[in-house]
Amino acid sequence: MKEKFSIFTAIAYTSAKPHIGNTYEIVLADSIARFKRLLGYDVYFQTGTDEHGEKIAIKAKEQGVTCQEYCDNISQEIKDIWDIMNTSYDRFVRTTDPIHEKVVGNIFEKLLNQGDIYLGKYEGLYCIPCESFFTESQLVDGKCPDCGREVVKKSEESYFFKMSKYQKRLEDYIESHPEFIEPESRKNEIMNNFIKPGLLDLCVSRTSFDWGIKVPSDPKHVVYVWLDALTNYITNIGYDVDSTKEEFQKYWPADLHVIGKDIIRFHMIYWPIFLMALDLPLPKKIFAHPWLLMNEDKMSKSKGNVLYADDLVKQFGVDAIRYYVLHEIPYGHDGNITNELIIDRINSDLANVLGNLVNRTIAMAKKYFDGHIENKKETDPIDFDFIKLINDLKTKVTKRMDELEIGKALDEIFELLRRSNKYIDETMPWVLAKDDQNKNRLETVLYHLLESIRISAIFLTPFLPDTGKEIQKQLNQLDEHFEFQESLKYHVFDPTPIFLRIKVEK
RNA sequence: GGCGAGAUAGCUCAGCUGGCUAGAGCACGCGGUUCAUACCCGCGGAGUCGAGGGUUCGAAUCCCCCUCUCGCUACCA
Repeated sequence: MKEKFSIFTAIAYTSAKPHIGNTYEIVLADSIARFKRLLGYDVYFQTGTDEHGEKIAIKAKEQGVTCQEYCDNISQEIKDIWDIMNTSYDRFVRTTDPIHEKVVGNIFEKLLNQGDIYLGKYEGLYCIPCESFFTESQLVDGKCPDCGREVVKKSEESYFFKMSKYQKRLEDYIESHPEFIEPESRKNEIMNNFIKPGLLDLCVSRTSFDWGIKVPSDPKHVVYVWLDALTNYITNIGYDVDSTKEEFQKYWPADLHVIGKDIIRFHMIYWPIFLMALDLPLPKKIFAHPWLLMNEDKMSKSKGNVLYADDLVKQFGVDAIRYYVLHEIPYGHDGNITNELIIDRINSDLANVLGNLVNRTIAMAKKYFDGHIENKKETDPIDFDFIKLINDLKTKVTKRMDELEIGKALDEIFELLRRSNKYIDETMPWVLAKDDQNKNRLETVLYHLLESIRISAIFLTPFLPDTGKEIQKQLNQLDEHFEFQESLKYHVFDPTPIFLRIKVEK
């Protein structure tokens, strides 16, 4: 039986169209999901949208539509972008899905009945005109950060979750599972800032707005954000408080949660504790990825420095953008994006190294052998090192993927591509072609190159799905072995450039 | 303020538990080549490895201190 691998992105909040930075997460998760499928895992890959809350209600009102209509629109827009990015999720969930709403209600009641949730009072500093609560630290000069007016103490009836009850268990769990949170620095932040000083109980209901899931036993309350949002990971795959479906048993716990570094607190504290309260296993790993900065600056609408995935794809193509974000955002810290940097990567990596290699190799196969290439096995010592590199690719890429070093996994493939270009210079096929006595040697060299490209294309597929397929098509070779094959028969046709260089006007 | 991360070639970064002349990619310069998308291959660069002190036969790598940058510091998500 296939080993399972379940991967979940955070669900995107439907407050606005996601920019390329927000879109990075789904592409990142997609490359991991596709890679695991390539290795033969039974993969489940889930994403979706988070749709409740006061902010949504306000936006919907501004647009003069119902909350549901508003969410339908944005959720669809998000889904469209995920599709434009060619991401291979198995399920797109929404917190407004009836099954989710029902199970969240059940979870709330269960936690209430077992005493983990209690009715209390939320006390905070309130700005009356803005109708918002703020914490001490959010205030600007002791006044409302939005409008600058005085705030008053106000309390509101709310349900709370007893975080403190599970604090020790969570702390022990994190200490004894060093692989649980990556990168480690994020773990330190949460441990030192929140868990060790002592957890505050979490407010899990609101009465000040009603766009949310009603608490079944007390419908003037709606379930507040995180108990609603985080549970998406289990409600849609068949968890309920008194029964679970086969799909849930198969795919839970998650092997990997891919989330932004901004919401690690919720995934590292609240989510594990909710699961403990429900007596469910915790996800095996939570990866808090960094951000994509626009010219070293955080993207925001108000700054006007926002890049959107769909615009970029129109301009550069989906695989170029996938390559850019996957390659340029390192594991531990923010990456940077500008048009110039994208063009730079397309030209030097995709067009020069990859595209040109494919093009020149196929062109030679066509020119010297009318496209028919077999392994004549007229080898030279110079070949061994090259073939070894081809056969090492799987191990190297797998290691990098296991480390969640996606950019470095791509580098491993490009190292082989560069080596292949070098191999051409070392063997000089155009010289061999001048003498018929070298015919078998020439064909052997081209065979080696075709094998290198074939295997590179296979490993490129998780990251650049269309490109991987296009190369396979041009090679006219669908063999799927990860290692160098001794006796494939190639019959290639005229090559077509896969990435064109982009000329920059200055 | 507290906690955490970082400061290495023009740019983006590798350099785990200290050890041959500090590396890669890009950019730049020179040379080679022509199968190929003016591509590819080779060679090169005066980098005080943020500053200072210490440990050691030996430190970018360990310790101390300083400077600077960034992240987190609870109910917006």
